[in-house]
Amino acid sequence: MFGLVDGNNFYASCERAFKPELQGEPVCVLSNNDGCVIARSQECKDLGIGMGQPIHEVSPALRRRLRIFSANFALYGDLSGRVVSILRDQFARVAVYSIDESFVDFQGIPAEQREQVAAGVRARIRQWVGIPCCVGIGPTKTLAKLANKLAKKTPHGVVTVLPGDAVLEKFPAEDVWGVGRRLTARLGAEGILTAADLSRADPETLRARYGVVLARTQRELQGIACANLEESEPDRKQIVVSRSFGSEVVALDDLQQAVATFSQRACEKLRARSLHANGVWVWCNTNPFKPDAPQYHPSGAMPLITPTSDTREVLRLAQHLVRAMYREGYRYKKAGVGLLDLTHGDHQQGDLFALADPRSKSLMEVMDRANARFGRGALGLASSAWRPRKGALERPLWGMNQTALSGRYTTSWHELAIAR
DNA sequence: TCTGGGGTCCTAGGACCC
DNA sequence: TCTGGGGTCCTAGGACCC
Repeated sequence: MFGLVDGNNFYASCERAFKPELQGEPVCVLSNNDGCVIARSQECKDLGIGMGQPIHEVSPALRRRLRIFSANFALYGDLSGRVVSILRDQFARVAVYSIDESFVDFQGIPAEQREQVAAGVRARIRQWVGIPCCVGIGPTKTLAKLANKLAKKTPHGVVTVLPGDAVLEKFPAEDVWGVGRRLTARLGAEGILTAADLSRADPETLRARYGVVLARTQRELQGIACANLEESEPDRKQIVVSRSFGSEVVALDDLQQAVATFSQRACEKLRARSLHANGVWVWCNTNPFKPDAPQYHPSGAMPLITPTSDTREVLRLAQHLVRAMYREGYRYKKAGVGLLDLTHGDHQQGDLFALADPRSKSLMEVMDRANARFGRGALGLASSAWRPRKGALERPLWGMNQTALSGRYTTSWHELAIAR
């Protein structure tokens, strides 16, 4: 049996964890650059604020009633890790699925105790981390996900769903894991409206019309497990770092600086996973929401001769690509850097004619250690540096808007919460 | 004024190989 | 009247997830 443990309105709950006065208040968290709403407390949903809604579309009067926060992923990531450590204490096998969701294995726990164990874990997470969560239990991941959605609507927060249960008759097909907007429309046209309908549909027809993905979903709804609990995450195939700019950028200099910063961050993520990149991809965009302004969205990629995780080498390519694609007369709003064809460092093809820099590995290790100890950005490459003005680092033109950022209560000594 | 970021898998079609 | 068969790799586009 699978369990799915999912933090309720996760980012909004994280903000509440350190600000108890936000209980009962309509809390919402914005995307990077303070653009769209990406998390809402129940009170916020009740006010009609939509998921993904641009915050500037919300009337000023309504906005004043909201408690709005800029995204604080350092905080959310840390609280997520604390939730997972509680799960690992309780369950032999845990598969972290996303920042706010983990699958757990109920093997070894008698059937009649499952819900009780789930309730206990839920209470512990609430007390120790301060995050409310719900648990869905089922014989397949798809049914556990479904059960979790139902659990959100109950006060006790734990629900078990078995194949053929009556609740499937009322569960909308669009809420089934793996059924998105497009499929919902096509299935609806055929009269497949609920999870039960989908479970009963003719398998051959389903497979032929919609492909193997939906065919698997159907079997999972029938209680036939098609996916296992994957405890170890498969290696990434690509790593992408991209951001919209706080303000539009015109000069090549600024664009290069942004791309250098993103490249550096991408390489840090790469090394954290002990991977090497075989190619670099860079792109930038003008503002698509200003159709009257001249539009330009170039992109370019280059292979690396030897797989690398050295920021300097990635940077050289990235900068070359930006210079080649840059055109004057455009106002750039977004840029991104991708590392492609990732491979493990231990089995790679060398370059017969190039001498590997023997210092590269140690240099990168020193940078990573310094940044781990003194905070991200403590040590970096000059091309990505934010320009100091009047002795202080000032947000560059392209830097993110974060007007309502909460503290890093659990990851920075300087920002520890103070109890009075 | 203001509009997120980061992933995966599947499929179909074309190029190419023997 | 007549046109082989079977395979891989790559890419673009579509769909989904959080």
